[in-house]
Amino acid sequence: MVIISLDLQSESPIYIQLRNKIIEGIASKQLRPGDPLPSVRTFAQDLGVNMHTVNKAYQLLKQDGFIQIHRQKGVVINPDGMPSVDGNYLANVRENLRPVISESVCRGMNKEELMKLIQEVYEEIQKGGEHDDLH
Amino acid sequence: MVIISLDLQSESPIYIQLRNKIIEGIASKQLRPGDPLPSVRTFAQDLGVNMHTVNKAYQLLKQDGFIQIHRQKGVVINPDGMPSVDGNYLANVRENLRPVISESVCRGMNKEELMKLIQEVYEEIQKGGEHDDLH
DNA sequence: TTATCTGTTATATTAATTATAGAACAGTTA
DNA sequence: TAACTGTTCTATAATTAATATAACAGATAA
Repeated sequence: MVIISLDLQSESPIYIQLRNKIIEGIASKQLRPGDPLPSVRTFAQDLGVNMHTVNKAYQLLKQDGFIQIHRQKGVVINPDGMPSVDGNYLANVRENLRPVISESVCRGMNKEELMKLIQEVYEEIQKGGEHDDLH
Repeated sequence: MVIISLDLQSESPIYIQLRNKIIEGIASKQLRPGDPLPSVRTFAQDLGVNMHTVNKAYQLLKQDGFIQIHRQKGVVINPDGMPSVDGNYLANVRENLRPVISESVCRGMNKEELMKLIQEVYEEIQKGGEHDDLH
């Protein structure tokens, strides 16, 4: 299993953090299509949070096609592959990036510095999966 | 003045939207250092929101050094220049970018496509300031 | 069959956040 | 004096986030 640490003092809700951590796990290939995820109850206990908080994160991931939920097999990373980059997603991510990029422009970052930053984070994410498989 | 439109149905709070719009205005050079901003009361009336909501956005911008607030001159874009890219900000923006980039990786974007997207948004922001000055 | 696990749903409560409202204060400006 | 400025205080309503408890339906293992 992937070790997931939550920041209970963070401004972003626990169920959002959990959703993001799982997505980061997939991006870094620590989690691969078909891999099982813990049940809502055991995961909640492991993380020290409520069952419904985990369920909320699972519902988001299911809704976007990142996971499948079967009453029999439990929860798995979608074996049929990940959701694609459609127009809806693109418009969304643009809106999210706009204020972030705007602020870095205000603070004096030029295009090259911004690109370098993005590239660093990009490689940092991939690097996270270069350890021994933990699942 | 810069025309600002708020989405009252958005998931992100009004005062955050307003903060971001002003930052986007600075990034696109529609707002320049020294430019005045409306008083909390008149801005609130123009936007159709409460005075305290505008004040909250102003406090955030002041706290980060984007604006200055004088009891005499009112509110102005910081004439002494914008805040810089310090370690604190860098660590912060990295944390914000991490889940966004992770999801695009999951969805099959490669580094080049991601870079192109960033570049497009970057130029879209600059393009916003290429109209006649509205202030 | 019984017991135990699974996801799911429903209801309830608590705490925190968001947005609004009205009032007042201190200072500046016309 | 009158009208404006930012700021602060108190209060309220609505929404969101997190927890808690219970129950249901289905699958699984003893």
